Amino acid sequence: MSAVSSSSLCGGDPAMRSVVWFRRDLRVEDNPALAAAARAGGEVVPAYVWSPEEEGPYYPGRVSRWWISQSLKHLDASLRRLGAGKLVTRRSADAVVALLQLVRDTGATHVYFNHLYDPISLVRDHRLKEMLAAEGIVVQSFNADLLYEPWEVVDDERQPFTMFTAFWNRCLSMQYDPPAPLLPPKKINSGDLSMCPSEDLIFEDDSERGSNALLARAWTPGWQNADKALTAFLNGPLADYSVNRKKADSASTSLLSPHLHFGELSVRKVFHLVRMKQLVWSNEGNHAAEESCTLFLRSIGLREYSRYLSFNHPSSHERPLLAHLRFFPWVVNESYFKIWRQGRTGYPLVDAGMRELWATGWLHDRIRVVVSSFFVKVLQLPWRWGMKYFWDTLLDADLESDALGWQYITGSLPDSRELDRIDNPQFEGYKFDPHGEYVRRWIPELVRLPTEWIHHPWDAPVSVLQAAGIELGSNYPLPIVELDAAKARLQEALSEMWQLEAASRATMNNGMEEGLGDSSEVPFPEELQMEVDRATANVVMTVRRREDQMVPTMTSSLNRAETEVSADLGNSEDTRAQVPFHAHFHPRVEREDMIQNTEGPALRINGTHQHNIFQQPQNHRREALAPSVSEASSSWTGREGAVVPVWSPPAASGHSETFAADEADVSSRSYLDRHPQSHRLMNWSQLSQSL
DNA sequence: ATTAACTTCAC
DNA sequence: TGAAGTTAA
Repeated sequence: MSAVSSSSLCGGDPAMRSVVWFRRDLRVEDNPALAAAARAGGEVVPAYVWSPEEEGPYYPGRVSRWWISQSLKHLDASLRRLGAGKLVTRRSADAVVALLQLVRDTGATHVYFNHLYDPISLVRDHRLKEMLAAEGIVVQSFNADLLYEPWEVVDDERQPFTMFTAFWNRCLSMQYDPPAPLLPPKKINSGDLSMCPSEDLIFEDDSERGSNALLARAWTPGWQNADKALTAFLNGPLADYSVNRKKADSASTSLLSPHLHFGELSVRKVFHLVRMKQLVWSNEGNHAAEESCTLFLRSIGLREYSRYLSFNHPSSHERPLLAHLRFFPWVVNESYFKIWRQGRTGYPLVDAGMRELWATGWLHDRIRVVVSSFFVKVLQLPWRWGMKYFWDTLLDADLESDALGWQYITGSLPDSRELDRIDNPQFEGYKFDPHGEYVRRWIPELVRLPTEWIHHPWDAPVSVLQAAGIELGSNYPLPIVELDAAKARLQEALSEMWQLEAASRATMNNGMEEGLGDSSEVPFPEELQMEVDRATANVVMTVRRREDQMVPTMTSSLNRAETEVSADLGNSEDTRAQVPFHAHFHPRVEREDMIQNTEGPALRINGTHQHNIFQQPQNHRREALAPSVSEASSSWTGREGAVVPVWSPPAASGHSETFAADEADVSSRSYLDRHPQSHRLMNWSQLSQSL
């Protein structure tokens, strides 16, 4: 793109021109940045920068990329309808560089965008503000993603909450309501953008096209479609949410999460509409429906909390927040990992979930808990591997939400479930899938097994298995790990973890700066990494035949069964009315969304480098940035444009010491003092150490 | 009415 | 596991 200066390139020379930088706020309605630009008058240049290399290992997976591409088309059409020129798109390995260039190209004097709270965005956006300010450009950023900004929600000591329930209760009882949703601007004038260079963005390669075409049958990205989905949910499934949400293939999930992830839907709109429904139902005395609203809003609350955690603890996607978990000796076993991905663990509910995830990019919330809990507690694989796999495959992959979910499952949050409690997939199976319909849908080889045995085929009499055409260990696996063995290994691992933790604390008390080794730094398996050609800033789709991933089913030794299965998956399409959508990837479709990573260290997110990024001194303390709550209620709109979420150095924050992730010299002791419910674990460990 | 036993569900 | 809510006595 030419560096020729600007106004000439992009037409006229208006008094004022603004760039609106779209990211994960791909909507026209209730978009404060867009509204502010439109309100300011002058010309508005809507822009999108595709810079996935910035995400390091979290390069968006195939389904995520497909969603973005569709959503951008929709956004572009909407903007044009409002009178704007095209959505200007740029491709770069560095969004800040691309944006500076765009500002120069257009001669813009103002830049508007909405806040993001993932660690990379926090740093990048701060840098952007500084660089633009240095060039005399006015930058304003807004909250478009949350009910309340993370720094607004604090406890009585004005410290961030460390437990979800308390956090959410506070959100629900704030002095002021979340801002009411904004209407779309009536008119956007972009001036003449015909000469403003835009780059074609490539979100899929040839091999992905077939699978993506199937996605389009089940999902329609785009903010107006998101809005329709919301309306449909409010008028239908929401009322029964409290009853139905427990079923594995429940028809009453909202299916809004991918829309929310890309900001096609404003949570504030969702919140207000659900609240209104709730009032109506409450007045009618419909308690079940009222409760449904409470529960659904809670899941919105969890999404809020994930941003809250990420803002307050930017390493939460890669390091356990509770320090002792860093010493957990994970089982580094790629073959277990592969078996889990393929859905061949021998536990039907787990396998069904993994195959659904693979085939559709979707998984019911409950089943996410089942498969991730199995991953962490039975297989004891490093949780970040599982999280990365979710990132690569889920349609609603969301770094903040997934980090919260996996840390919760791993027992590394103050309010986590205990790590040493293994959930039994068999019991969960009868709970979430009492008739085995879900299992039979996704594991064709078990279709003929009676419900009595469907969740524990290993206990079934030989005659029953024979009648069902099942030969355990042959066409359906025996359990990969027995639960008793898992429990035993888990106890050993925990005891080892506490010993290491104690040793590390002793080392640090002796004046050493660093503690002992950190098991949270287990690298991703190579096949989960990607290859980025930095020179061209294009991701090179290294074609790797990942046969283990192509068919969500049998071992390769069983070709006969494999054929049956693919036929079955195809046929079942019209019989799956209850399943939220009907996308089936043909099992033979070849895909290589996993790409190998040989990129240099600059963008790599590993423990140390990441740490350095955040250790860079930043002048702004959260206290300095965050207005007081009372202030906020009175002058919200006037001030919001001035506030940027800037990660505050942990040392400056008195509270951070409860979370080891933020400071090198912090042990889990302080956390344990603060969170009495963990003392049980602590006492147990002391006991085991004294043996 | 008050307590104890029993069930449910966790972010 | 244990807090909260529910039922039974």
